[in-house]
Amino acid sequence: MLEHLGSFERTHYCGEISEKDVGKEVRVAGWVDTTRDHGGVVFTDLRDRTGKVQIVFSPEISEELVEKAKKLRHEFVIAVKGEVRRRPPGTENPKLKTGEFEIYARELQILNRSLPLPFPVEDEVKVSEEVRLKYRFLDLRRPKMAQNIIFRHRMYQVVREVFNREGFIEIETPYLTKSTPEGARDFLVPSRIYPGKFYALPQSPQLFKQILMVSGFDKYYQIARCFRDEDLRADRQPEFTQIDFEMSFVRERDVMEVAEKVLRALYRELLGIEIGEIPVISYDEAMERFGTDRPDTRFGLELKNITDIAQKCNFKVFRSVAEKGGIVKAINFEGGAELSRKEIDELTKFVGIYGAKGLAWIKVLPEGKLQSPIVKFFTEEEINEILRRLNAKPGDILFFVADKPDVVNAALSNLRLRLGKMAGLIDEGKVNVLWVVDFPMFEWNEEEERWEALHHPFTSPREEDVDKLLEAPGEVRARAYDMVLNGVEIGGGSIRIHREDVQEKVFKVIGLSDEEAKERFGFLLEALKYGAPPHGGMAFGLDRLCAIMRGEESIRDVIAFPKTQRGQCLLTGAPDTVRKEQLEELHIEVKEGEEEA
RNA sequence: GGGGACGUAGUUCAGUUCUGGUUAGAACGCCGGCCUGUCACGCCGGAGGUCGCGGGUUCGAGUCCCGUCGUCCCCGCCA
Repeated sequence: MLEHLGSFERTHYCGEISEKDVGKEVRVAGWVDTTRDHGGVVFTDLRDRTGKVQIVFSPEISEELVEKAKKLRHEFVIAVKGEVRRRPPGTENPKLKTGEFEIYARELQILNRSLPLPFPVEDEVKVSEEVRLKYRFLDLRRPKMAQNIIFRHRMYQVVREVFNREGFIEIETPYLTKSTPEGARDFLVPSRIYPGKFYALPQSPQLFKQILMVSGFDKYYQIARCFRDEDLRADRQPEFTQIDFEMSFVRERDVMEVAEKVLRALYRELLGIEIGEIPVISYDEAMERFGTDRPDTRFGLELKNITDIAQKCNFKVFRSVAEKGGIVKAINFEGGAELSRKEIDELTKFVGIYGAKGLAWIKVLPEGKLQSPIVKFFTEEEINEILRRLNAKPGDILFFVADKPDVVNAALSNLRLRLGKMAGLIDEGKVNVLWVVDFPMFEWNEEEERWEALHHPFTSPREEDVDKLLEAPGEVRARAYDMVLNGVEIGGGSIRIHREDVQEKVFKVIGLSDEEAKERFGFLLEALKYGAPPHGGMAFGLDRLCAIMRGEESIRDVIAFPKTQRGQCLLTGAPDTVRKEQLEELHIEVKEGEEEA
C-alpha cells in the first residue's frame, strides 16, 4: 500500500499557496490533518510546518484517486500533485490562511501511515502534559508548538546578528569541565580514564568567558547550554540556554547598552514592538517599594514601610517584631474593602507559604469607618499616619505583615502580585523593562553562618568599597545589574574582578580558604596574574525570554524536548539504568537497594 | 526535604465525600456502512475499561482506610 517518493519533488509549502499559484500545477507533501469524505468528493487538509491547504479529490479527475483518498487517516504522510484553483464562491474558509484556494489533486502518493493518535494534533488541545511529553513528536506538530520552536530559532538569528554587527566573536566553551563549589549542585560525569574523578557539566560558561577576556578576545558571545542539578519549576529546567556575552575594557553602562540592543532587536524584529527608555532602579529601592529585586512595574500596589510607627505602638505583635530588628510593611489594595472574611483567610494562608505568621488588615468602609481586628491597639494619630502613608480611601483594604525583612518582603511582594492579578490590574500587553542595580555584594547565610555572594564570587565590588571587603562585607556594593521584564528576571551580569588580590579577598569573605580557592579556582587566579583586562558581561535566560515573548506560562512549551518536574524525559525514559559493564568501566558501583527497577 | 491539586475507555471528563450495592457512562477519537462542496461535515451501526499500582476494612470497594508510583503548581533549593 505504501509508496516511495520516486521522482516527486516538492514545489510549495502548504501554508504558502497563494494568489500567484492559481492555475499552476504544484507538488506538496505533509501530514493529513483531517479528511472529509462526502462519498463522491473527498476533502483533505494537508499540513506542514508552514500551515494547511485543502486538497480536493474529485471523481471528475479520477474515481481511482478518490478511492485511494478515502483510505487517508489522521497524520498519514502523503505527497500530492495537483492544480491550484480558486475555491468556488461561497466555499472559502476564512479561518485558513490559504482558505481562498485549494489544490485539485491529480496524483496521490501515500508515503506512510499513522496509528490512531493519543491526542488530536491541534492547538486547542486539552491533554495532560504527561501524554504530550511522551508523544512529543506529535505535540511538536501542533501549529502553536511548531511556531514556538521556529520563533526560538529566529531569536538565535537575531541575537547572532546583533552580536556579529557589534564585533563579538562566538566561541564555544566546554561542556565537560570542573566541578565548582558555591552555587547549584553540579551534574557529574564520571571519568573512565581517571578512576574516581569526575567532570562536571557547566552551570554557566562564566569562568571560561572571563579567561577568554584574559586571552584578549575582547568581545565574546555564545548561545550556551547550562546545567544545574536543582529541583524544577515552571520556569526552571535542569538544562537551559543562556545568551552569554562578555566584554573587556568596559564599565556597567557599556554592557547594559549591548544588552539593550539585543532585547530591542528581538522585540522589534520578531514582534514589531519598540521598547522605550529602560529605567534603572537600585536594589534598595526595588526591595523597599516592591519587596523583590525583580519587580513587576506594570501596576501599582506598592509596599509602604510603617516600621517606625510599629516601634512605638501598643500592638504587641508589631512592636516586638520591630524591636527585634524586624520590619512592618503594608499594602493598600484599593477598592478591596468588599473582600469577604473567607477571601481574607485565603490570603492569610497564601502569605503563610512565604513564612508570614499572619496577615493583619484594616478595611476603610465606604462611609469612612474603619473595620479591623487591630485598630484598637493604635492611637488615632498612629492610625491617621498609617492611612495617610498608604493613601487609604473609603473602599480600600490595607494588609500588614510584620516579620524579619526577607519574610515580610517575600510575603508582600507575592501578595501584591496575587492582588494585582485578582483585580485585573496587570496589562498583559505591556512590555515593561527595567534595570536593577547596586546589589549588595554579600548576603549572610544564617544556617551556614557565613557570607555568601549574592550574585557570584567573581562579581567586582565597587572601587570605593574594596577596602571594606574584610571589615564590613555587608556594606559592600556589587557592580552587578539585572534586567527585569514584567516581573521576570530575564538576565543579569556584572563587572568582574580582574585583580587577583581582590578576587582572593572575596574568596576569603565567603569562607573559602586559600587552599580551597586554589584547588577550585586556581586556574582563574592564575589567569588573573597574567594581564587580565578589566571586563564584564551578562547572560540572558533564553528560555524565559522566549516564553514571555510567546506568551507561554511554562518554559517547557518553548523547549523542544524538556524534562518533567522530577527531571525525567518521558520521550526517551532518561535517566535510566545502564549496563553493569558500563558502570565497571567507569569504576562506579551502585549501592545495594538503591537501584530503581 | 515539605505543602497543595490531580490520576476512571486512545483522549478529555462525569460517577467517587457526606451516602460502598447487580451490567461504570458521555463527548471526541477509532472501526464499518451511506453521502459530490465540506472545513468541528452530516447520518446509521460497532468495538473499546486491571477505575495508576499494592495492601487492608467489608458479605460486597472506582467509592472507605493505609502505603506507593506518576504528572502539575508552590515553599525550601536554584552563586
